[in-house]
Amino acid sequence: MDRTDRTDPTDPTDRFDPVDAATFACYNPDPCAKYKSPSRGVSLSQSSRLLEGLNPQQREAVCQTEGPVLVLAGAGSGKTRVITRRVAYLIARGLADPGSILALTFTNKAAGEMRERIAELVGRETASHIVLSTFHSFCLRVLRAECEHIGYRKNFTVSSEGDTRTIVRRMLGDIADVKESFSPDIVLERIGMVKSGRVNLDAPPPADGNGDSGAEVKYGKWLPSFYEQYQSALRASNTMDFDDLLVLTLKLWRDHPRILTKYQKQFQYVMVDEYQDTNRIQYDLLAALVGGHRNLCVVGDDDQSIYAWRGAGIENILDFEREFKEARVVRLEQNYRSTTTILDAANSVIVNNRHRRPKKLWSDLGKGRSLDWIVTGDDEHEAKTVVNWLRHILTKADASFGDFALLYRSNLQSRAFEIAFRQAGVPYEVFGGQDLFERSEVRDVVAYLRTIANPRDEAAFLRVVNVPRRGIGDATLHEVHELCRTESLTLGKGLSAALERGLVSPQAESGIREFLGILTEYRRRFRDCGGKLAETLLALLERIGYREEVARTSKSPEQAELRWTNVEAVLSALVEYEGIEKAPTLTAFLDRSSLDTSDFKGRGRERRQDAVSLMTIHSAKGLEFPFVFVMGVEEGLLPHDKSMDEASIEEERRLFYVALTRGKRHVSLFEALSRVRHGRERMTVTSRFVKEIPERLLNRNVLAAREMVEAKVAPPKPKTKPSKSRRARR
DNA sequence: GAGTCTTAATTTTTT
DNA sequence: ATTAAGACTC
Repeated sequence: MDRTDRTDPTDPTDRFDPVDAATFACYNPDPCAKYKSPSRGVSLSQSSRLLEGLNPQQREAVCQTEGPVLVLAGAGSGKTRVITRRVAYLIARGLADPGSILALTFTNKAAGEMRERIAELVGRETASHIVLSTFHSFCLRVLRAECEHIGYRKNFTVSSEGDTRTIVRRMLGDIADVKESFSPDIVLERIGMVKSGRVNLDAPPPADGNGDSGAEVKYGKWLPSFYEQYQSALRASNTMDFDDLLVLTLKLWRDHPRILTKYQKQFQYVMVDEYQDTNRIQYDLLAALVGGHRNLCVVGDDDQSIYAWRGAGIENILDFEREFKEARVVRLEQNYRSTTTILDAANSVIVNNRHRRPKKLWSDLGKGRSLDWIVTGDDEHEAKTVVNWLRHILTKADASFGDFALLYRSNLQSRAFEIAFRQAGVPYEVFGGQDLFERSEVRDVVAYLRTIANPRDEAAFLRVVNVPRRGIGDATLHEVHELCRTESLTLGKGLSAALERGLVSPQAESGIREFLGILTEYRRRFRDCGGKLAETLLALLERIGYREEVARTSKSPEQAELRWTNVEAVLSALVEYEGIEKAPTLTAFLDRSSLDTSDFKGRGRERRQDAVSLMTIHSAKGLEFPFVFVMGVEEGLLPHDKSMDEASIEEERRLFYVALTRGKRHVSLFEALSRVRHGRERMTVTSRFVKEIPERLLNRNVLAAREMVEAKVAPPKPKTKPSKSRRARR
């Protein structure tokens, strides 16, 4: 079928029902405005003012200060307001010192925003004493102070994900006697499952009968050994991975009850945001920490749990009262964000999940316009239609580009829209994508810093030992590594020992001397630089000729320039860090940057002012937009092919639910009848989730050519006979 | 030890 | 189609 047959020749927007400007405009854009609180500090006598503008449920959540409390906070129900007011209330009523309150979030961004909003209530000075951080930062803080109790040195470093992959790859390479091959990523995933408490090493779950149980068994069998080896590799490197921060803190507390008691006494009130995203270990940490007073308030929404695949245990929120029997449960169901139409649609989708706590969001923001379900011919047609539809709404509804978000399941989908928007001159911004921290040039620089800070960090050492090229290859390193293992030396020491004993090839010799010289010199310089870290790093980069190295390994001068900008981002992050820290140290800078990459994000590329947002549904969690377009509502995409088993389908449904509830004024759903995936073109099937929305809430707009629609109704016989079981091969 | 070719796989990513 | 990792060759 020819491409032109698939799209209607007329302007697609002509086929839409005219958008009713009145319904689009019916909506009060800032319903919370009247609840804005005074920005002055609140005294004890004013504590009741903290309850102003809260609905009865929100008020209950704030006032129930003692004992375990579970706040089930639906999308857009004023969750952050409850947490911030609750913290301020604790302080204003004199129940807690700021320093005895611990508030945990999942992202640094959330922590920052929360501190900001608490500062508005209690003042900046008071707010600065509250311990408000991510789980990981909190644990790192504990471990920096106490790590020697569990056999780590004070200068331990935190391995990035890239480092851990290198470690596993090397480890797998070392087991030469094994015929079977293993994927480092899968091994790492399994290790992560152990660390987040999903898999018990001693009793691995029996392989579930589906699909590839051969691989299951294979990995299951080797997991204990891999886990053991991986952990000892990290330990020998005096490094921890992200999960270790949590696991080792728990271990520390369990092995040293007196240390735990110290923290229990310090933190009288503990609060957790996004509780649906906690995993088993995080639950264990919380349970240990609040063991005495049990003043734990958790806030979350099981319907928005979309990170189970990363270890989040939805059971934590479902079973809260089983673990904390005396718990008070508060439901926040009034939504301050969306039209009732959007909420009705979202509610009718999510009720199909079995594993959830019943909830029903409502709002008094008016009905608004029905959801538009827009059916296009193929990917290309879809991209064009998005542009037209967006412009159409833009003119009819008094909106600006920044009011729109395109949400999709997978990053792969973004490309077509980028092209279409660029062509049409629509300003847009793509969120997500590769983290600056994972760029190879940034990893190089950070690895240099890590080797300097922690001489035992093998992954870092190995990354930079031959960057730029010094003629030190795998052969030499294998030799040295062997030596290090038998004589338990650091790689640096091993290298110099090998040099002395003449174990290395002549061409490697001078390179080794060079590298060892640099390490010695710069370890000293960083120690004695008196806080001038950035200056010292710059000197190091010049010394090794890193700029030339970047140029040499880049494909074009433009690319070299760009990559050097990334290196400069590290330098400027370092300068910035020196500015805020009284006594800057390399270790502290590395801690910051390994747990919080926001210092590096958005740098170099400035944010567009008024632009359409393009992002995955996952990254849209917590955000809201007046107009939301959910792209590719098709079986295989949403829900995704890889998530078709029962439990995953529920998570995919939550994902769709999250997408819908991002919308304030209007939601559009896009479906293409045919789509190119993995280079092949296929007819699509409408997502089951769209069918869960009652018809009265949907306008179906078919823009694909009639031939396409008919082809879809009665699909042409495929040329190859559909073999009896065309089961997807894994 | 470094560059080139082939093969295989293709979700989501708070720290 | 695209891309990344691993094998293979110079």
